[in-house]
Order: sequence, then structure tokens, then C-alpha cells
Amino acid sequence: MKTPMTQRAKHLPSDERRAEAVEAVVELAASANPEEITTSAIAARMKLTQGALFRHFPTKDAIWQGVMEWVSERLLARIDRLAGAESDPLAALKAMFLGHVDFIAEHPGVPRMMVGQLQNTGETPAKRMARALVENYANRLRRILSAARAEGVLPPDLDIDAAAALFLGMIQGLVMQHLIHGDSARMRADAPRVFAIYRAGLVAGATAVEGRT
Amino acid sequence: MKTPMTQRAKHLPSDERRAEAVEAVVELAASANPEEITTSAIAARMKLTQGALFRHFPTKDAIWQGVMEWVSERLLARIDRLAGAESDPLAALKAMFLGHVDFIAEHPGVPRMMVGQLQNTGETPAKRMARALVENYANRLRRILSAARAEGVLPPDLDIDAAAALFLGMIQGLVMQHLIHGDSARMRADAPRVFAIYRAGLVAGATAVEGRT
DNA sequence: GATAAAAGTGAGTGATCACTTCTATTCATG
DNA sequence: CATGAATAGAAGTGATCACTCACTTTTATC
Repeated sequence: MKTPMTQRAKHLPSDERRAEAVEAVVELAASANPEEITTSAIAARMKLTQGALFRHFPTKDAIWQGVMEWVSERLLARIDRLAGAESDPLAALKAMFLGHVDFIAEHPGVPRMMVGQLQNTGETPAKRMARALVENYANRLRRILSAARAEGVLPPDLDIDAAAALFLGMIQGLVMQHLIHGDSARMRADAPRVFAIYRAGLVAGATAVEGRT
Repeated sequence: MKTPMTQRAKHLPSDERRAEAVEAVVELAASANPEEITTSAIAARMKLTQGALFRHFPTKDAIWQGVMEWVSERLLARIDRLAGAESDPLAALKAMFLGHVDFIAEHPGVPRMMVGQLQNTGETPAKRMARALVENYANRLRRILSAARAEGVLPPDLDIDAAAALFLGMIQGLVMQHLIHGDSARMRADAPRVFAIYRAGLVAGATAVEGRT
């Protein structure tokens, strides 16, 4: 009678193992503080020993860098696809926003990891990657907002940078609520309501309100 | 000639040492990832040995709890004072917002610590404290927003919860920009511009915009 | 099917962490 | 000014971390 030994892991090419590791991290971050995601935990989820992990990544930060690339590619591809499908710029913004919220609901670890990276003090490649994602995202927002202003859909005095910052803030605000309540259905439900106020602020224009207060 | 030995720390009552420790953490968080703030680092900044720290706190999380109380008291007191000084609800909101941004500019470690606590998985007293702060803050926002709606300053169909969430999101968005650029002067400058869009969104009302898009 | 490269194992390594313990110093109180 | 309690210092402790290494197993290639 053989003892049911823990099976030895199958040999896989390094590319595939790296992809596995990145996905393991994304999944782990859904329920764990990113700082607590140890190389042992990653390896365990991959059903690998910890040492084997370092055959495919030179350092732990290289894993994080891979994760940030994963997030970047997926998120930007999604919002580009959604925004591209809309002709009206405001509809494109809304589609981007709701798509982003969906992405977070599908991968709840993502904002946690992003914040975790941005919090880091050193200048690691992973942090650079995270910052680049935010920059790329903001550029896309500014492009759409500028186009909308040029089309006359948004008022000529609209503060593009402030509008882009507020868009990102909306996401952050929903993420924080999500962190506190842990309810992604609620986040999805809140998203359109928050966006409605944002859109109203965009179309109203600054001068229209200055006189009011 | 005496060697300049490191001076022995003065004996202080536990209350004062605890206050010192909390302030040391707040200062350290201004330039360090909260996860990297070790008890040794705290003690070093207090010019104390690490062991001495545990004479005044039973555990490290107790220190964090003290820090979160410090933040709670200071921040809520400030926004209450600022909001109370305004008769117009919209002016009160703006004063709260700019006061909050000032608070963050004065204590850049605060949002980092808050996020760090909310990221934690376990149910520590410090995390409860952080969550309580957010709840209290949101309650104050809802109260002011409701009052404004009742006064007719804001439209009757305004979504109070969404407006409160967006307010918190504005702060988060500025914090993220601050994390990325590390420029608190810029954050202070951006704050009123972002708030202008927010205010426009509030006063416009939902129905006024539905038809536009 | 021999062989070498690639991938996995398992047992380390040193560094660092929160926390403890024992001793030394300070300080308030009589 | 003696004394005891409070506080600080110094040197631990065990746990955990990222990372290494010698060795074994698998896999691709001729």
C-alpha cells in the first residue's frame, strides 16, 4: 500500500510557469494583503516548491513586475476596446468607467496591488510599471476629454486635468468602499450613480456654477 | 577626554512616551511605506531602544491603534471646525475638502497609513479604528448634503450616498496623484479645480443631465 | 536510448522582525 | 536620603522572509 505522496510537479517551460505565477499572485491578492503574499504562498498555490520559483524569476520584485504588466495589458486593452466602441465621448467615458469597475470586481486584488506598489519607497521596476499604467490611463482620459471639448459636447472652459483626476478619484473612492464593505455587487451598483454626478459636473461647466456660490 | 557616548534616554511617564511614539510613526510614514515602519525604526526616532517601546505598548498593533486615534481626532476636529464656520452648506463642503487636503499636505503619511490599515486582512483594532474614521467622515458628509438638499441649495433628486462617495473619491484621487508625483504644492493647487467640477455636478441635478446624453 | 539542458526538490542561509527577559538607572515619595 | 516602582538598556528568542545550492527528475534532441 503506497502512501499517497504529494505528487512531483510537472516540468513546464519557463514562459508558462511565469504566467502561472503571475496569475497566482493576482488570485492571492483577492483575499490577502499584497505585503503578505510571500514567495512560499505563491509557490504553494502553483503546487510547486518555493525554490523552483526562483528558477523563473531572478527576484521577487520581478514577479511583481510581471503582475503589473499583466494588469496593464488587460486593463488598457479593455478600456480601449470599450471606449473605441462608442462614438459619443461621454458614452465612451462611461463605458470606460463601468468597464474599469467590472475589471476590479473580477480581480479584486488589482487595486490592492496597485496601491501597494505605489506605496513602496524604493524605485523598483514594478513601481515604475504601476506608475506608467496610471500615466497611460490619465493620457487616454485627457485625450477623450479634449476631444469632447473640441466637439462642443463639453464646455470650452472645462479643466481637463482636473476632470481626469476626478475620474481616477471616482475609481479610487469606489475601491475604498469596496475595501471597507467587501461587496463588489454594491460597488457595481454604486458606479453608475457616482458617474451621473461626475457627468453632470463636466457638462455644467465652471462659469455656470461660479455665480451660484 | 570622554568618548561621546550615546546619551541614556530620559525617563518619561508612559503617557508621554506613547504620545511620542504615535508622532514618531506619523512622521516616519511621511517618507516610508507603513509596512516598513518597524518597531526598531520607531524607537530609533524616539532615541530609545526597541525593547523600551514594549513597556508602553503591549503589541505593535496597539501602536497603530494609537496612530489611528490620533488621525481620527485631529482630522475630524479640523473638518468640524471648518464646516461649522460656514453657513452655506456648499461653502462648508468646500472648506472641509480644502481643510482635508491641507491636513494631508501637513501629514503626508496619513493616507498611506489609512490605506495600509484598510488593506490588512485580519480584524485588528487598528483596522476597526480606520474604518470607523471613514464611516464618521461619510456620515458628516451625508448630513451636510442632506441639509443642503432640504434647503433647496441642492436639487431634490440628488443621490446623497453617491455624492458622499464621490467626495471621498476626490480625496483619494488627489492622494494618488500625490503618491505618484510627491508634490504637495501641486495637490493643494489641484484641489479647488477638482472641487469646482464636483460642485457643478451636485448643483446640476440628475434630471438636468439625463436628457443631454 | 544516450545525453545534456531545463525544471523541480528539499534542505539550507543569513537577515530581519516582533516580542521577551534580565539587569541597570532614574525618580517620586516617605 | 533610603527605597521601591517605573522606565530604559542590552542581549537575547523563535519565527519568517527572500534567496541559494546540491542533487534528482523530466524532457527535448540526436
